[in-house]
Amino acid sequence: MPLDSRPPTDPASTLDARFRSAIHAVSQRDADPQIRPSTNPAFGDYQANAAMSLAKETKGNPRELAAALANAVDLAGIAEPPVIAGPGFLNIRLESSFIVAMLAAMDNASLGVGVTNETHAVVVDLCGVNVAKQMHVGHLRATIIGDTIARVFERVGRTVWRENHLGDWGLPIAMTLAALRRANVDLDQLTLNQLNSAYRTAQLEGRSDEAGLAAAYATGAGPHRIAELLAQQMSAGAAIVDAKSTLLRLQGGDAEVVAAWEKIITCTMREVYASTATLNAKVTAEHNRGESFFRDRLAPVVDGFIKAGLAKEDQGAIIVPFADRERPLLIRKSDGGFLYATTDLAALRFRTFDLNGSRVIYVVDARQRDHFKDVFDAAALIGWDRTKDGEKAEITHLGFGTVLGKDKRPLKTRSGENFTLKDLLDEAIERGISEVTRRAQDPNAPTHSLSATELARVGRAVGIAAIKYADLSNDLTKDYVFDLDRMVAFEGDTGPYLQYAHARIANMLAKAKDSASDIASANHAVAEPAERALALHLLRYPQMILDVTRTLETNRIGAYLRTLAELFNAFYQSCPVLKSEDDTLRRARLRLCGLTRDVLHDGLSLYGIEAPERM
RNA sequence: GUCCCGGUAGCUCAGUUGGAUAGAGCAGCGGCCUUCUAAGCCGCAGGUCGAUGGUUCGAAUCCAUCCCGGGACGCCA
Repeated sequence: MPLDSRPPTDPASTLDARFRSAIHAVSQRDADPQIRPSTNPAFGDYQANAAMSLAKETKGNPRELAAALANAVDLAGIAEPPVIAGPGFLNIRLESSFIVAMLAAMDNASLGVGVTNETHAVVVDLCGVNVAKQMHVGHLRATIIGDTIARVFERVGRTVWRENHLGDWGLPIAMTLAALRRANVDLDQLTLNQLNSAYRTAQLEGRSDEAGLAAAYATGAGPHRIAELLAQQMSAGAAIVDAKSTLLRLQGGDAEVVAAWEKIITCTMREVYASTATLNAKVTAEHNRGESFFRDRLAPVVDGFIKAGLAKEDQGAIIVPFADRERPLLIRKSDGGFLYATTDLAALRFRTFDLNGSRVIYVVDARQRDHFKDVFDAAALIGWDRTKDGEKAEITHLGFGTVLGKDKRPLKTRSGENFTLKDLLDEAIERGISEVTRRAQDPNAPTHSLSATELARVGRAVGIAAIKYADLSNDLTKDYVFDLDRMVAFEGDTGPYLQYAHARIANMLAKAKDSASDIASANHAVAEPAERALALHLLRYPQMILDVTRTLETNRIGAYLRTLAELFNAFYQSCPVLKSEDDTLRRARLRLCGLTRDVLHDGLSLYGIEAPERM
């Protein structure tokens, strides 16, 4: 099934097809019927908005056209005859039997989500950690957003490559290695804190860039950039000489330096994997493909651009100029060294060609927007935006906003350091565990019988859900204020709210005396308004996922699930399930509950959020 | 200076790509538990959608010009 085809269990798919033929019959046009869920339940379940825009094109009367469509459309067994309203809206109320049939069709392991026959891979650049640096809140976003994007594509059957493009090569790493050696640190006992402080020391000691400063003046760079370079100039030292010789030894494969290099990578990644595991993000050693992987592909990148006549020398550096803008892309420094743009070009070519990716998604800080635009445009110039079999790849920079503190400035600790991810996760988990434990004191709580270990497991899941949901359910491109108190309040629009709805259903289903086969053979309950609203929303799940594969807007998942949980809670309030004496009604409601539970569970899994059975 | 991204309720944010009366959650006020889990539900109050003009049956959404905030702008990544 192609990815752009409509889910067969979604009523909007059927309505779209029927109205499309009606439009063709009436006007000989192939136009979008503009089927939308009704804005108000009083209007019906769906509305077709095509009459207005179609009338504009044909210079006809919108209400007359709407009437003609209502007359021409065949909705037998699907919906009642459409009702014309306002300037030309067509309001549609579905037959209950049709809703029940669609629910039955999606109520299986697939949940109505089809598997694509697209065989090209999806490549997701995520996490993006640097060796010798602790993960901070920026890495939180790159990791969990990337993981969610990957999960969504996996859900529709795509082959997905998670690429952790870690910064494990080049002068910064060599400077750190040199600093560690000068400090006589035993690398076998190395802690990440030691490593991190060595990295910062090395950065301070080694910053100097005369060529850069000269070029900055010559090209009229911004004052900010020049001030930055001047500050670096102040602290030039012998450290840079030491670092450069270390870099040469590393590049030359010197056994001693390479061994030290591997040790600092191991040290860094130990904590990275601990954090990704805590976050329930699938980022492990198998996803590592850092800068060092591309080290032998950098010179060929530059050669390739030169041979293609796309690059030229400028002030000793090699640049790729663009026709539509002043700013060129620098791919080799005047001292012969390569830059991150060079590595990114090598990596992009690897992703489209070697990994055969027709969709390449970079989950990286939005501030790198211009950089990626340049890299993508340069790749397009030379034709590296094509898969192995020549298909044009869709390459996207999914730039996320900055995490801010309550003061609206980038999040820092009291002392001005970046917030480490670990501290943040530890605090969220602690809050989750204490909250779950507190509630378990109540003898009537479903969690009362759980052991401390089990409570800790649930509390952990709750705390992590709070953080992940708060991040993933916002517009990714915007900055957001990180307020842990608000996130772990567990009331209102939160991850735990969704988990709670799920746990209620799971607990109810566990208590049900009806056999699984009795429930499975019942028709889903749709008679009551609360049931019907819940049912209609369940049917939109597959289309929601397809929308996310197109837009990469992970907040749509959160919005969908929140509405689902709200509709379920409203249903739960007004429609007794286990208390229903009538066997048919009870089983019908249990079946609706079961499907809701499955969709909630599946949806939460796209966020990598656990759904405990009790909480 | 050039370019990019934002501005929606007191606060934090949605708004299904131009549709009907702009929605949630916090915070505030008022109801609902001898419990199918109150981490919930129902109600009240809260808005010149940054500003002005334009496009049209119809604009928070599209176009233009301003205002405010943030970011990027050649040898760091």
